Amino acid sequence: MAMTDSPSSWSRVIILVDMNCFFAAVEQKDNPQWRNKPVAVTNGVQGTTIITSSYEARYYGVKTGMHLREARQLCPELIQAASRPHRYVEISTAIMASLEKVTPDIEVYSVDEAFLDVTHCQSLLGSPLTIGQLVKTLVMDVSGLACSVGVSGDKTTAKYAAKLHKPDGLTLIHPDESEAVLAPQLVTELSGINKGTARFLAQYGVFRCGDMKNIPISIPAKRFGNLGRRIWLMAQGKDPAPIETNVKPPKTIGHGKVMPPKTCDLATILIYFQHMSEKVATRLRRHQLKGDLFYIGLKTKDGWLQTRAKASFATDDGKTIFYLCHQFVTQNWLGQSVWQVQVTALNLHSEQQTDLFADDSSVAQRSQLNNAIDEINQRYGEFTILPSRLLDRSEMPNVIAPSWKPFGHRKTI
DNA sequence: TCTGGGGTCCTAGGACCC
DNA sequence: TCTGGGGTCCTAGGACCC
Repeated sequence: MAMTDSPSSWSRVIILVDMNCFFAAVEQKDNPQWRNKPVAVTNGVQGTTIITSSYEARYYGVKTGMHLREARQLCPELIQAASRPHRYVEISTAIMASLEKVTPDIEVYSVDEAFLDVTHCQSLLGSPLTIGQLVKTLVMDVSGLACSVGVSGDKTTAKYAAKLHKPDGLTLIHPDESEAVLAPQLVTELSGINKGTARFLAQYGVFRCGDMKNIPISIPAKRFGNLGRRIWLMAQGKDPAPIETNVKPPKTIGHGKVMPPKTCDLATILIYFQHMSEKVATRLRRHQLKGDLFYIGLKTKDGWLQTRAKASFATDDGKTIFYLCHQFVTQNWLGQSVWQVQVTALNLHSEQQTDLFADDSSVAQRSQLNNAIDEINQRYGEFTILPSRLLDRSEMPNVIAPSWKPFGHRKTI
């Protein structure tokens, strides 16, 4: 652990907390017989792609995005664990709540990552190093899990620091040293710069972070707008992005699902669309939002068939959304085999705005029923009550994944 | 045996309006 | 005949994140 910690306080202290192999670590914690063994988490019991794996499995070369079959060739004793999203959310919530005791200036970045701005905690809690150690202790106490912590003067450098020592690391980069530490690194080492951006920067001779200062900020700014300005500063250890404390309402709500191989059956396709419609509708209601524009897509061998369907009024009702899907399928699908379906609500309004228009009595009735269903589902789990068409499909897994391989393109919106 | 599931932000181009 | 602005909304798609 390389650490620098000066006695004088830093002008800005940003911490990134990153849980190590989060889903796999939870499974090992809850199933003690799996500890110190290679574990791979998949999307339900039928899942064949690895969502994440334990360090023991990674030792054999098992990676996120890999097929289970391929992984077993590398590691025959690999243990498959079916994902349990609710459990991960539960532990994540407990961790985030404990971090909130350190500072209210916390940004929950994903299910297993959080940024903390502890600039103003230094006189109360101690040096950046001390606060970093405190964070690790808190996370361990509340979850029994190890995390990696990066501490620096901005979000990007803190995130870079956190990945230097895994698992269970604590890495400090003093803000005064950020620029020098990042300078020899490839720009793609930074979160927010990937191949596309790197390709653009390479045209101007920028390959490593230290090259960035040789071009004017106007070059990335002209190409990428505000993001371009941020990238220019990021590479020099001066990421200006603030910790976003407020949880913003979602701008889109969507669900998609890969189909069984070579699905050509209309009934099956409709079942999937209905399932996606109900999931979207349920989440709209949970957020007290309604949508009047829906992306509906269907991926075939030849590419995407897609549309943006307008509902005649803003809705959070699964049947209404499914009706749009049904129309789309009958008008556009010609019988090709289907790989994937997608339904996304695009144009979201809060209910207060839309209730003015919901004076139709059948709409109001349905809305009451939906609220009742929501209550039951929240208490006993998703889809306890659901449309009859879905009954024999209710075991469809749904999972949130912390990371995935960035190949194969997915079309949304 | 090529297939997992959610998002955000940004740009360019066209339609439309005054 | 030619030249002509400025604004908004919508759509399609690229790039990135976990």
